[in-house]
Amino acid sequence: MDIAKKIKKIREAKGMTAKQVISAVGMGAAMYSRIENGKTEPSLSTLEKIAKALGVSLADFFNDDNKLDDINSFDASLMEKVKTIDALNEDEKKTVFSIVDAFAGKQKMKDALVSLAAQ
Amino acid sequence: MDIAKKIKKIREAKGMTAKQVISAVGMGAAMYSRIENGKTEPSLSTLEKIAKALGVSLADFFNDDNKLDDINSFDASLMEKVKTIDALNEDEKKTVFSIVDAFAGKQKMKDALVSLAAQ
DNA sequence: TTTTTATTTGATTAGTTAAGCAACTAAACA
DNA sequence: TGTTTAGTTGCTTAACTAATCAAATAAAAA
Repeated sequence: MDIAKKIKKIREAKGMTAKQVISAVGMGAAMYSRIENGKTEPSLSTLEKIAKALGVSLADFFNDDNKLDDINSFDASLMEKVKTIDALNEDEKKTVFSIVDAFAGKQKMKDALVSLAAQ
Repeated sequence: MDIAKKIKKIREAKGMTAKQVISAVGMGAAMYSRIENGKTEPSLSTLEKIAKALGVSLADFFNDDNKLDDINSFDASLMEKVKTIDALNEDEKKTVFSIVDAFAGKQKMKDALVSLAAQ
């Protein structure tokens, strides 16, 4: 997705009007309109101001949505747990995932317990 | 980290000389030097060319290193599991993490099983 | 519909990047 | 030391963004 559409998408997701961003940035409405419509290629310093006004990081304009969603949807403590899980050996991981799947309804809890008992 | 240092860092990590990047991009050595030394603010299209020459995405110039490393170090299947875990209710999450901690040696397995039995 | 507000477009001016060339510096090496 | 290669800096010209004002459209509200 090009940056113009990305900015507009983020702005609308935040429920802001172009005018609000413009006054927060302190730039002219003409310029902002051209940026959001891809009529001009904004400079990095202009993009930084817009990102700040939208309450996002500059990286958010360039990351593809899927990866971004992954990054932002998990809180820090969950990420720590993921690191811990990642450090387990393969058998332990399988057991953990077996229990997770059981909770998620993808698998019988009994099977998960059989796996746990085998440890 | 500002973009100038980031570009240089990535280039050196890839073991490329400035000259190699320059010829891959097709830009003048003077301009590239000014960019890597923060003497000028490159346009997005120039940055795109440099990213392509370095074999990275434009986002890599803006992403926070630590966060990126985290995301890239986990394989896709683990990320899927994380999503599944994230979707569990709080009690189920606690139980899963309890077992994970037990495996990781941070907690007695017995306590983890007590937690599991309570579900 | 009329009025108001929000957004887009045009045109001008100023400031800055980009390209190209030349000259200079730094570093590696014979 | 002298030489080559890589990288930096100064300069000029061209192209483009940014700011500003004005005018045209679109959208929303009365």
